Amino acid sequence: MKLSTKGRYGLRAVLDLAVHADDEAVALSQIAERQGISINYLEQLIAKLKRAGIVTSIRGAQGGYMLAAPADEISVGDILRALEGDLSPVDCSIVNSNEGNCDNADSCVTKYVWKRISDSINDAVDAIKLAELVAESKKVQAEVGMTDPKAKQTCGK
Amino acid sequence: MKLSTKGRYGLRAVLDLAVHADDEAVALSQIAERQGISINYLEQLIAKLKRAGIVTSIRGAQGGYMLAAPADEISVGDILRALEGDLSPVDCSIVNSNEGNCDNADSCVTKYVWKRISDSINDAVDAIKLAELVAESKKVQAEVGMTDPKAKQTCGK
DNA sequence: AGTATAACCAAGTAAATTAATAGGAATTAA
DNA sequence: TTAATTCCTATTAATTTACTTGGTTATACT
Repeated sequence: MKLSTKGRYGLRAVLDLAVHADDEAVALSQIAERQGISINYLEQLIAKLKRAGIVTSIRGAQGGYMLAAPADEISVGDILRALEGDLSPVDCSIVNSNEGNCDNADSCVTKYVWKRISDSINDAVDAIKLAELVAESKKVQAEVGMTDPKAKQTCGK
Repeated sequence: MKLSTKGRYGLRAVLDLAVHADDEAVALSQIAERQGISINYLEQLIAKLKRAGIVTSIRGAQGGYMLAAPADEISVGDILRALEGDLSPVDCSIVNSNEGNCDNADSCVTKYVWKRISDSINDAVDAIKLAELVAESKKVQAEVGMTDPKAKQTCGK
């Protein structure tokens, strides 16, 4: 029941992109370096984001990536689903088809459990817009900048 | 972001146990057969449930398993956490320690996302009591019993 | 007392998935 | 023309999952 590095790295990458975008395209190498993620791996993640229409790209020298929409129109849910696929705790095929269909009442009933988990996850991530994270990120950055190094710890937990 | 068969089979097994318990212990072999799960594998799952204090066992001939508490005092959350471990979308160690600590504001901010997902999952599963599922299961069973075979389909989706 | 039934335990294994790595082709600004 | 960059595909190492195997211990029943 864990997100893979796709979701973890990928969300950070999009956030980095959103924070550092000044209507110039941002090169993947910059994101990779700032976030400490292998550029080759990040390439695969951003490809998913592009396919999902979350980012656009400009090829060639001075090229890079940009958000395809304003940060307040992109939800964390959009991003995570693009990276991880469906966020349901079981495969749709299990819910829809008959891995122990109603011959087995218990299988049937547990499907409602999976549905409720799935809905709660999707509601949670759809409620968080990228813009919120950008604002929070800039705030944190500012705080760290103005206090002494030990202040970092307040953020950990 | 998927539950493993541990959670899926295990919840079904506990539900089966709850449905078929008439203050007699239920043998694992019966649960395994009814649910179509390998008994050897199920053994490993029920061991987790026992360690977590969700079921108790009686050894020897005529032995078996019983719920350790009334079904309305056991939540689906208790069961799934026993089987799957922590239901957070990332390892606690990532949230607590510094996989890119606040040197990297973005890592710092995404931790709040993981926390919100985690809370929503746990709230959802803790709100569902085993007793609810037992009632639902008995209802479904009754429905299937009294209608023709084709009625099964209403349950699938 | 003997036997069948059951829980309990530990180790091994095959398949799948994850998390990368590697190497190059296509595109474009300078 | 060159350097920077996206884009694409294939391979690989490590990890995790989903079992299987082969026992042992405990206990009711005869």
